[in-house]
Amino acid sequence: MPHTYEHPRPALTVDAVVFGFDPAAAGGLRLLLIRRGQAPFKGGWALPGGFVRIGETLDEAVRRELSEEAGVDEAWLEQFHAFGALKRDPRERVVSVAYFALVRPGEVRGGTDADDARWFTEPEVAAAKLAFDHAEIVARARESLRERVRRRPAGFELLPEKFTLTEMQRLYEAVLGRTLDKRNFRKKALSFGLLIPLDERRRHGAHRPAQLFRFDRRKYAQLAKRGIDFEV
Amino acid sequence: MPHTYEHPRPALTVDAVVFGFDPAAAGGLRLLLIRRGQAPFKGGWALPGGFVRIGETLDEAVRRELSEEAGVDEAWLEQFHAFGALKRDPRERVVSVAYFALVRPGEVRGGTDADDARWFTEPEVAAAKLAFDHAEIVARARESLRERVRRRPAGFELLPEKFTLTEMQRLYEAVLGRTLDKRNFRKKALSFGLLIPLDERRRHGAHRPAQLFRFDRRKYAQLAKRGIDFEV
DNA sequence: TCAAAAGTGTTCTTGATACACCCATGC
DNA sequence: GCATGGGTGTATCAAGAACACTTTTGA
Repeated sequence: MPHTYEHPRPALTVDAVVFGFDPAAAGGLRLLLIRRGQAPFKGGWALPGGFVRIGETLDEAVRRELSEEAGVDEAWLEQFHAFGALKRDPRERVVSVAYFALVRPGEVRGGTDADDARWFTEPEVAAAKLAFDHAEIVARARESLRERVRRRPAGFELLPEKFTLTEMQRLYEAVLGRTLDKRNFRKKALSFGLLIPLDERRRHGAHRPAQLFRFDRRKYAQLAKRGIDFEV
Repeated sequence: MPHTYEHPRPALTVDAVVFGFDPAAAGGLRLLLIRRGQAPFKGGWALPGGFVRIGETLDEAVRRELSEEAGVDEAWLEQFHAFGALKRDPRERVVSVAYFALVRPGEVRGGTDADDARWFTEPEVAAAKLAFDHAEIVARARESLRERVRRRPAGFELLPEKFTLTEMQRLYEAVLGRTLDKRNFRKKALSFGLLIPLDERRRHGAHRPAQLFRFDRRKYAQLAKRGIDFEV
């Protein structure tokens, strides 16, 4: 079949729900949103994303958009759903393939505290009235992330290279939306044998300093290959 | 932004991996494939699917294609992944949103034993050398179905309205790819309280006749709303 | 010496697994 | 009466949930 335009075609975009986690600031996951420069929804907040070019894969398109629009060059990406409602973009018919992205907030290039790209807490997101159907996309991304995290240790893409077990627990609590028992969590977290204790401790304030760990990527890759389950 | 063609756009299709299960014929799930009438891959076997029209959602597009190409008017559909590799279609750039579909083989309109649409067993699929990247799509669909079935009782879309516990067990064994213990399976299957025993029994051959059940959709909808887990 | 976060074990309950025999039927 | 698939119960083990106090530090 030749490349014809006998029928008009839906346009194809990608959108990214960028999650970040700051272990210092309590209070859950944060979301990276960008301010729209044009109508529709001019001045409103939206997910980074844009049209898929003819010479790039979906993954490449998201990475490019994340870099261009949000200053994010390193991210763990996972596609979770395609959104195809008829009127989701008032201008024309657009189908969007949505990804969630996990980034360490520190790794975002400048501009993210600027006027056109900013981290939002969950209540801020709720108050922000996102453009298009982006609120729905975010809701679904949260759900996918939750399911994802129950099956494999995904959260390490959100934690700094060195982290404490308390930080890790806070992250899991934020993703799962409920508190976890400290002792049970530590037992389980260590039981996988994927956390390497470091010779360092983190001290901040007048407390007992916490043991630092890093994630054993090598060992995880081996286990994942054999299809191990990581229910948390 | 007006409807411009300043950049060429990837085309958008949907494809469906149609699973069927015949409780009588032992031997796992079957897949509905259609024979291609044109190049490329003319005469080869492929998934039902096609271009998304400008005035229909993704779900509507799959349903239309399933009806037109495969004679399937009733199916449980679930979107599982979008495939966007550059050369997946040799003619032009095509991104495809893939669904898996669960149907009762009996509910397929004629023509499915005809020349251009047929049920394939798993080994037949493996031998058939599917068109495009459809083998990859099928592999991923199997995986998604397996994960899906572990979380909620999805299989009832594959079983006849009235079924025996042995049939249900066969289905789960086919989906999960391993044998299950009969007593443990029955215990668990009944423990959810979603199976309604009927006053009928099925007799076939010189055996004790089996109790028939039907699925309690109403009750399931209530439980699902409250977010109950259905790990099998 | 006090405040604040880090760290640690045990009991109980629940669900998963393993396993072997009798039952009802048609031929 | 026998072959065939239908149907049932219990004991063991592993994992999850609940739960409270001591330790280390800096101020």
